[in-house]
Amino acid sequence: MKYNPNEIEANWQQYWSENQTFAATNNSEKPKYYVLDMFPYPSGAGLHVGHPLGYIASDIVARYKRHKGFNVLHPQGYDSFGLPAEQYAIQTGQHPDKTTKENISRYREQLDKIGFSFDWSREVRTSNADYYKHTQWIFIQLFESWYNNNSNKAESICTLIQEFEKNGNTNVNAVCDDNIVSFSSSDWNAFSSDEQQKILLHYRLTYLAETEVNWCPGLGTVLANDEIVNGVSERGGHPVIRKKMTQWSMRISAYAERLLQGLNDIDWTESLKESQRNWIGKSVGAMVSFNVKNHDEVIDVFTTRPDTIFGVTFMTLAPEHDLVAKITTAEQKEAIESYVHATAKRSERERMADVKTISGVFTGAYAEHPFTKEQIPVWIGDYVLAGYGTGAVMAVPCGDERDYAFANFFKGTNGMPEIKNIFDQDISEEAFGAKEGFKLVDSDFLNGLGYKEGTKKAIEALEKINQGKGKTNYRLRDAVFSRQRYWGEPFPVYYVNGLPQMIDKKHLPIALPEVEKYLPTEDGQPPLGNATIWAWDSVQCSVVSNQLIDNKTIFPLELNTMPGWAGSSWYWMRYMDAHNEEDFASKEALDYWQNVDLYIGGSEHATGHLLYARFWNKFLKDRGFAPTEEPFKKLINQGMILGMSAFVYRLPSVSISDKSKSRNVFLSKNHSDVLMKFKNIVDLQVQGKNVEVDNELGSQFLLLKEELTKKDVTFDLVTNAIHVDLLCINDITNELDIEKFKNHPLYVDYKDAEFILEDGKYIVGREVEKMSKSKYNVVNPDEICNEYGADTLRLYEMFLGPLEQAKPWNTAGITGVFGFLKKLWRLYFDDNGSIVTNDEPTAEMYKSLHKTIKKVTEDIENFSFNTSVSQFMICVNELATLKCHHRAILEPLAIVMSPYAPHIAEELWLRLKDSKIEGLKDYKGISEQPFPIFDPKYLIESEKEYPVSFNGKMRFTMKLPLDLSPKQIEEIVMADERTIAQLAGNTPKKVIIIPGKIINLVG
RNA sequence: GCGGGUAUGGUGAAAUUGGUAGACACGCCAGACUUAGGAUCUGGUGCCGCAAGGUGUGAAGGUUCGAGUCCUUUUACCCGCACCA
Repeated sequence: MKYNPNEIEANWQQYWSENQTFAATNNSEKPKYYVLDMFPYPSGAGLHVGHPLGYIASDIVARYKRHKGFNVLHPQGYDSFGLPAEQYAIQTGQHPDKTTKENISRYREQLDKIGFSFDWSREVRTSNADYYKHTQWIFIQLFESWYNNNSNKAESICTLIQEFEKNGNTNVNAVCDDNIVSFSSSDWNAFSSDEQQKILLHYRLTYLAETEVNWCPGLGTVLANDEIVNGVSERGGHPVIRKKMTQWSMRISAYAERLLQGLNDIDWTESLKESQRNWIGKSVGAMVSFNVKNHDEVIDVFTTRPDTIFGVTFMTLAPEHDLVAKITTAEQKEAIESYVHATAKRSERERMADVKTISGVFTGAYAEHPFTKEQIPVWIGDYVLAGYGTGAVMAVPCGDERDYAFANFFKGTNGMPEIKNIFDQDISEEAFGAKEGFKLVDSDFLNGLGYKEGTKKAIEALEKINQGKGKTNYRLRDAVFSRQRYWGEPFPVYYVNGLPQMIDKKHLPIALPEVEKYLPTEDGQPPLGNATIWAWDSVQCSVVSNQLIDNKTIFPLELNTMPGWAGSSWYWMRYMDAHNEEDFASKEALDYWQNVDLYIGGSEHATGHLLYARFWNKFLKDRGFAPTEEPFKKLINQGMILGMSAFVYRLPSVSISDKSKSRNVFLSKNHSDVLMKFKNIVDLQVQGKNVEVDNELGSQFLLLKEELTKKDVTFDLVTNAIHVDLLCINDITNELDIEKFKNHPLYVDYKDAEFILEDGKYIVGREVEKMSKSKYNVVNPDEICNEYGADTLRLYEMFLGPLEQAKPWNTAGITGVFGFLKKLWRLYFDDNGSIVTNDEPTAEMYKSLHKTIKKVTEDIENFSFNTSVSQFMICVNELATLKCHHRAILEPLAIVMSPYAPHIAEELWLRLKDSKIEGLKDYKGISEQPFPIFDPKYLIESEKEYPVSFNGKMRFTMKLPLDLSPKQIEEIVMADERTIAQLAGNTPKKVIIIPGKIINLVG
């Protein structure tokens, strides 16, 4: 009987699906275990072999935990709102919902082929109305909440209103907008309802405000900070500019400290935590106020070095700073305005690219030092960022590299004083930036102090004169939550007098309306501006035609949609109770499943999804809707699987004056000889020497020769490397199938190309690159499944290397794993059927099995999946050598293998039980079997093959009983003739004997 | 610039945590069988050397009887952040 993966895999996939083998229950005596994959965006390209890597790992853990007696939740779903479907809709008019559904069914087909133990009954799709109605509900909760710094958590907005009614806002300690005007309770009660609403927006956890946003004209939408990479949009690479717009924002900054501290309690990789710490960007320092001379204005600055306050030499404002226009003197006005104008014109990207150029202008104004009352010139410069701190700095050139450079650049110009040095250090060459190793001088009451003491004293003194206070600053900005897109969650919001109103929970979902066109409207409204039925009837409580808007009972609805991260910021909780219509999940389900025990996904979500998800989770926890402070206890980033791109090398075609076309010539990989020859000939020709050449370089050369005779031609000695579709090559020998290449639709231009071979073959070059359609290096898991089976794919992906590491895919290596499965199969069957016996296995067989149980158990607990596969191979090799066909070994072996290769394991299990798959009423699947327990008694050895070293170098080994004392061992070793030969008459100075480990003789 | 990570044969990688470096595979070499298949099986394979032997985990130093593993210095590459005050 032959191993036929296609047949058994299809059977078992069907059986598991029909029997709901992997459905989790929400009430169980068993302990729970929640294994989650980051759910995919269903793109049109389908899966390549890189996508399932993490899913396979999590599936192994899920199956293993089931064997170990856990009630395992292992769900899967789709992050199905997103840009590609929308862009496809813009181009084709195809509704994104249709595209998305088609993509999902293809994804599902591909996933099913790999045999995952997902509980598909809990599938979620973020673009389904029964899902996003809860996303809308969470949004409303955020709107109805504020962050109380006193209780250090989010509270209902009602508690804030009560406080306003009783005491006004003077005692409120909230995370809110800057520059809040204070009011008393009587003020509050006297405000109109609209005024009250406007004030509350400054406090709500999601709020509508005019803010500087990242506007991406290329995409026609705003973007969050994490959606911008190197100054351009992450998607499409379009430029991004700063623009003031009224947008929804999320007050994530309220959670900055908790998001930071929470990292200490979760088991994530250090690099991921560092990314988040970096992104949150906590810095501790002080706010200092500088009065502007002759103005009733104050410049507030944030500094991490209040101890250097006496070193302030000048001040710099960001060009966008509000005060710039107010304080600039008449003489400086023109220069300042032209500088501000020039800065505004530069894109974010230009400003970032150009960090070395120092530029700035003196405003003509002076600030006053809080202690010395000396006057300090105020400059503007684009090295100061409007978005960080207060957009202004106190420049201390002696202690800051940038201030130092700025001061020196403008040294001697009007408005730039001599650098003040307040360190007992030399700063003639460069600034002294360290926080230790100095004493402050020329610093009045701070003299003699270092950083720590100086900072403390400085803050105390500033507080005393009411010119500053200690302050912690975070880089983390509030997240813009509006997108000018169609394919996203609509806001459950309508507007009365321009003020946002929430739609009641019972009317959710507010479904995405149909539109004619998916582009923004002609007057620049978001795509939902195209919807004709998009108004809210506050009496009937339904969405009605826009024409009915009277702003009395029928009002316009919000035209923006939510960003991509909205739906993914809570989805792991939906899986706990995926069909609950009332709530996003029941309290019981949430209490049972708690949070995710193991989360596997890509590291690209470090500062996006993973930060927002933690934020929403903490918020929901505060409001009593989520059970734990952190959503993901342990997180592993699977490494990227890279593609092995193939290349052909085309000679640069020589442009021939229109009479005949140049032909394409391709050189094989090791073509340097040919190329040199070519080059030599060209050089000689150019020098005017007529060289007779043979024809081996092809017609390209003949054309070139012809051209050369006419005039001077300089010839660049490089070939163009062109990506070749992997279908055109032999993956093992790297030989190009020239016929396939010529007939491939992609390469019609090269139909008549010539190929210069080496050893009769055309060899393509190979290079490791990211797997991508455009590089033609994509390997499709379906094809691997069809050819070798899903078990082989699963084992091979794990065998490739450590899960977290990036590694290239090489299909050639897969035969090793396939051969291994065939070998495993042959332990159970020969050509005629089962060869399993009930004989008692030998000690060696038990040893091999139990070594494997031990190793695989440890490996799964440590997420070291590649070494398990090696161990399976070792075990099967050993058992084959031992001719082991013993049930007592082969039954447990099937279970140990089943997390990795579930189909073959289940098939072997079934056949060991001598059943047939049809009518398996009493069949108890392998997934219900307990995992074999490692018993150390089978591994006990009585002897050890000792390595015998001389001066640390291993010379020979020696088999000795393990119960010998070191002294006995020494006697035996010293008497051994090989020892005597090695020592050559010398007596060793020292003999080191570690029983069970090593023998080392030092001479 | 700051932070994190990686470095071992022709290739992917192991190494019980300080104890025989290169397990397990791919590839390659030799052989067996064969209905000549990209099947199956056996043996070999870090490098130099006919061999004895030497040498070897990015580089240099150190600790140790013993270092891929620990310490110091350093180089290259990858990832994240970056005029963050």
